[in-house]
Amino acid sequence: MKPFRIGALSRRTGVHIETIRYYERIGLIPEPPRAGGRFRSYDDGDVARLGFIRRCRELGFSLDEIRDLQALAQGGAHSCAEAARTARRQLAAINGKLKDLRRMQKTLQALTRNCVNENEPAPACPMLETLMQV
Amino acid sequence: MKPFRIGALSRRTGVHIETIRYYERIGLIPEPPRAGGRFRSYDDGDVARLGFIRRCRELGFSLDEIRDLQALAQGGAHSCAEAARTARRQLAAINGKLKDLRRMQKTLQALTRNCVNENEPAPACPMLETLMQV
DNA sequence: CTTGATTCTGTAGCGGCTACAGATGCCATA
DNA sequence: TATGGCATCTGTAGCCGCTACAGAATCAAG
Repeated sequence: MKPFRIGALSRRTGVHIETIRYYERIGLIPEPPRAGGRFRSYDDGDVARLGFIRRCRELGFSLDEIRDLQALAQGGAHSCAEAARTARRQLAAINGKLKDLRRMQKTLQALTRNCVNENEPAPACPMLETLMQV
Repeated sequence: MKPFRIGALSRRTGVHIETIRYYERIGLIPEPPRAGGRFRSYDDGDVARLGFIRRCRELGFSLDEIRDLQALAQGGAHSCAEAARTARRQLAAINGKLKDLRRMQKTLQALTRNCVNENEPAPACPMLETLMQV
């Protein structure tokens, strides 16, 4: 496989060009060699690395956590236990957010239920009334 | 009721002092008069205003949306319909986030299920394996 | 020869705070 | 009277994870 440029890497991974450069800047991906001293030059390994990052992002991991997961994947000992711990922490965070969002959803549903779509001015709007009460 | 200072307003509303000043800076709450030309001076109206903002924030509205909702609550005509529209938009956004989070939750659960808490190095970690696959 | 595509570097902006630094003033205690 | 502590003040910079420019260089196609 021939090496390719940042645009191709972006197309292959679905990660924006600017984001790829950003990841490089913060040291999440290595600085690639430059073709002709000018263009960043990538290969399949970079596609894999970036895909790993993208999948982790889709699971909600922070870039710092992904840095750790990458290191674990490179594989010192005890990697699996630590990775699993990170994942369970993330799962707990997600469960917390789900709880919050479900509460918001419930409240908003209740607020809009009373609010039929009439052109009432504010004093007659049940939702705004409720929000204004202490 | 006597007017009070920012610390008291913060205690009464549960909104941090710096956040109150931030809201003032971006024009979400009005500039209060200064007691002795020095200290911001608030009253019950400010408690109500800030409470409104806090409740809206807890429902996930952006500060810009809250600006709109405040204006609607001051009450021109058609306020109720517009407020309800804003709320339903917000509800839709929340439903979208819930969907995303549930997907993350499911995936993470699946990933960690296979990952018993053993001290396996990375090549034997089912979670990292999966994340590394294309 | 122009146009458009792609890449480059560098910097600034987003939202919604949060965390300082450094000054000022006031009250209570020693 | 000196001192310490508290609350407040202004202003600025930082957080995260991008995103959006500006302005230059290079190349291929028409």
